[in-house]
Amino acid sequence: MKKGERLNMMLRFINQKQMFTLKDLMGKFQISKRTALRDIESLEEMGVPLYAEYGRYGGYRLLNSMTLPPISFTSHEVFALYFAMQALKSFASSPFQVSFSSINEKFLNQVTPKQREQIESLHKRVAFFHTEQTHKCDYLEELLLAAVENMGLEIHYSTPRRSTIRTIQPISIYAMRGYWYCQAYDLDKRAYRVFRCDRIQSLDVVDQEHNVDLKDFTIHNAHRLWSPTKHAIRFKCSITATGVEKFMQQQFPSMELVEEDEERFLSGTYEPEEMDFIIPYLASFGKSIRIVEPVSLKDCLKKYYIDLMDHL
Amino acid sequence: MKKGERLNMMLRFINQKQMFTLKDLMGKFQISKRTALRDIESLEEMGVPLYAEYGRYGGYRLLNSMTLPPISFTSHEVFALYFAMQALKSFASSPFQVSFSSINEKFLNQVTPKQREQIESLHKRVAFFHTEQTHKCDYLEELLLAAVENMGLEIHYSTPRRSTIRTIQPISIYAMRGYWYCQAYDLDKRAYRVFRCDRIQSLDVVDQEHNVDLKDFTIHNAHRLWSPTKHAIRFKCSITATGVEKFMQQQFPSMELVEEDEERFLSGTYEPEEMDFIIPYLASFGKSIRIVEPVSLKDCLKKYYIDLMDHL
DNA sequence: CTTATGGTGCCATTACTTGTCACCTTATTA
DNA sequence: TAATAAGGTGACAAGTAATGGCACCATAAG
Repeated sequence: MKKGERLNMMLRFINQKQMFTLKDLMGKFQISKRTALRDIESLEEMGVPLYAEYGRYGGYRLLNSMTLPPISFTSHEVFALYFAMQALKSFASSPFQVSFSSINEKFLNQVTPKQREQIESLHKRVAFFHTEQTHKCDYLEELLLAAVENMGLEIHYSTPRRSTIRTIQPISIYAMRGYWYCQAYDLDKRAYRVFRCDRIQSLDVVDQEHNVDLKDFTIHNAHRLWSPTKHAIRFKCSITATGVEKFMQQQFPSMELVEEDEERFLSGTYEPEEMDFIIPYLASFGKSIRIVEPVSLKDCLKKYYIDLMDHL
Repeated sequence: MKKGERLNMMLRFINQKQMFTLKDLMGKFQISKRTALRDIESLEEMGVPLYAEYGRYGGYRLLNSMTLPPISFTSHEVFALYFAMQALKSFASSPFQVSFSSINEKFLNQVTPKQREQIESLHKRVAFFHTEQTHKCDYLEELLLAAVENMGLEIHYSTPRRSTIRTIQPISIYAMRGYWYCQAYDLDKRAYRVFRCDRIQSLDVVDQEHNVDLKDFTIHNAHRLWSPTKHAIRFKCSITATGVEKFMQQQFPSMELVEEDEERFLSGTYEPEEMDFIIPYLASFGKSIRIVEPVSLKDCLKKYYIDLMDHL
């Protein structure tokens, strides 16, 4: 076996093990101790961050997390990755933020001046705009970790109205319309809730005693946990094609499109305290929506319009 | 020089040249013809897509576009890239779409089963949502190419109102709130215009005769080309902190925030035909905005509210 | 003090890489 | 049709890099 190929396999091996000894390498690759040492030297030259522990029960540790075998990209692929990265980079916060600068450096080191020019030229001609994030989120990585590891957290949560301490178990985090949200199970209220990440003032891991097993719930199905309270109000609106298009662009799990007698309706439920949110949302549909029921919602919307007219 | 290192340099060399002969390699790297041939064999084994042309004036061509020297990523970096890619992948159309599947394959080939599991687990716990694209765009790549190459295009452009043939010279394309837009110079109207890419029904390259040099205009400064027509109307609204936050999330080049006497205003111009757009936009601010001038705009907004109330 | 681990220097052996040379194939053009 | 310039193959000798074995050192745990 050629040395290069062996080093590549070694990289994978080290990746999986995280921790290994010279003996492991000697056995796995059928090489002498001397060669194993030389191979490790080569890997270190290639930039693999290894740390050696001396003495009995010693061995090697892979630092920083794993290093993968090199991947070769075509320049089209580099363009695509570069722009994907740029698109996310413009987020004020993201759990992957830290990696982007090192990736960028790697790309720019490998790319020829000509390609660099091409990238810059493309940079002037394409962009992915998204709703700007006006609030920074400090705990995205911790929330994500808690979601993956099924950990409980105690958070200090401040809305403009009030400030509370909650014990939650995160299920997922997601970015949407300029904000980061955290789907979680509220261990005190014993119910599914969504939190805005920028409103989390502080965060502590709590011991696992009271944790619930949420491994089966993911970002895609967690809203199944959500059940309207007994105060929830059902609503139904007829909706035009333009309205459907608008709804498709920003959906909510508590609402759905239904078709009855070749007419389309937007139907769902809302909690009384969500009024301040649902009224502007429905108003944003303009004439492309018409409230069928409840009449109270109609009245609220009317009041909203009158209020706005008074404000003019 | 070691073989590995030489192959790496060769990759860069081939990258720049796109086309080369054995003689080139022999000269550049001071190797014999036989070695050059053996190196090419190695490169081909590594997956570099080379094509040989026989006979006089023959040589090697690099297919597919260029291949870069392999880049080694940490798994954190792969996670970051993977999610960046996922975020863009969910666009119905993008000029980089084609590359994503090949990149995905490359990642999944290199990643260990354990890491794959981690990626999948992360996949269930993080997402970047953005306004869904409800319309497909067929000519993004062509438009981008035209923008980069300063080419003129004849497009068949259909709005719900009318269908026209335009001769344009694209400056940039960008995705925003669920739509792709194309900044361009309209060669017939001799003015800067923005087109919605999904409304472009067909597209043809026109000969370069009448082209304008737009190389200095980029996605970031093209709106300088935009000048209000003589029919444009100036407006000014006082705006609250909430309103500022909303405006920051979706800005328009024709509007700006100004501060006067410690009070903030949203100021700008609009064309009479943009009324249908600006009224719902201002309405979406709710009470966080108050029209100062013109009175006509105030009246229109009032009429809009009355109209909506009638529609209830 | 023993044991298990990493680490270094040296050298003979083995495996790979290279250059040379003769000769073949393919396409262009005088 | 012959000359030419490009890629392509096989064989072999010479050179270079990689390997294994060995003696021996350093460090830490028990």
